[in-house]
Amino acid sequence: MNNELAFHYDGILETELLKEISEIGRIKNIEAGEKLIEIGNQINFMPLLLEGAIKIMREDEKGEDLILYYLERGDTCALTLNCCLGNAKSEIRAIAEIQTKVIMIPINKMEEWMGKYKTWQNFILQSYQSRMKEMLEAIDTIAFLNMDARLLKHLKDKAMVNGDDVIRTTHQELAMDLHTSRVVVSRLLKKLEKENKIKLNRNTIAVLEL
DNA sequence: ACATTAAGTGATT
DNA sequence: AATCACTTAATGT
Repeated sequence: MNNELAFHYDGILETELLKEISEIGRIKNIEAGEKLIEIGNQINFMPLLLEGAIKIMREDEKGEDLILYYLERGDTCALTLNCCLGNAKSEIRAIAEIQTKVIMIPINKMEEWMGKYKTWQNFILQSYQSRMKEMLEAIDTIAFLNMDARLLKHLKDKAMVNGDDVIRTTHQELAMDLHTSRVVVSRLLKKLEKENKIKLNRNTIAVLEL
């Protein structure tokens, strides 16, 4: 049986099920920046996160990105579940934020397990619920928060999933995540620095208030 | 030393 | 908050 799987999901999923997962699931290592799911893709597998973090993005008509949320260890993508059950195509894009390890489960199995294992049912329902909550949070930040609060939240999220309060990125990349322009990001970052919330350097941003 | 890329800034809409 | 136009600073060759 796979050690990491047992370690992260012991107590959540029953032993029998964990055994089945490690037999059937295929371990996949994803490099930082590598695309896992593209918009319009047919979803045949459901990823279960063992290690790392995945950025879930939505795209507008012009092909411009907007981050929805991060997926971390122990998470699975509710939108993937949605696609699987309805046999629909992906509405989102998933990109590995850092070096990530997932276990891929064929969708026919996840249906079978729904009836077979109570813990699986709970797990799916719970992750559905927590993804929904994060989606609402994302909506809130877009609709009700001004750009500087959005930016700060994103920096904190990024620091969290990377497990480091020093973020290696450019203003341009942040602008793309938040769907704004680089100039705006630069100005807001400057403001946040003056408020002693962050520390700026070329290619790195240190988040002071976590 | 030069070119390239990242970041800072004023002015305009 | 977006865009333009320009400057300044850091980094690579």
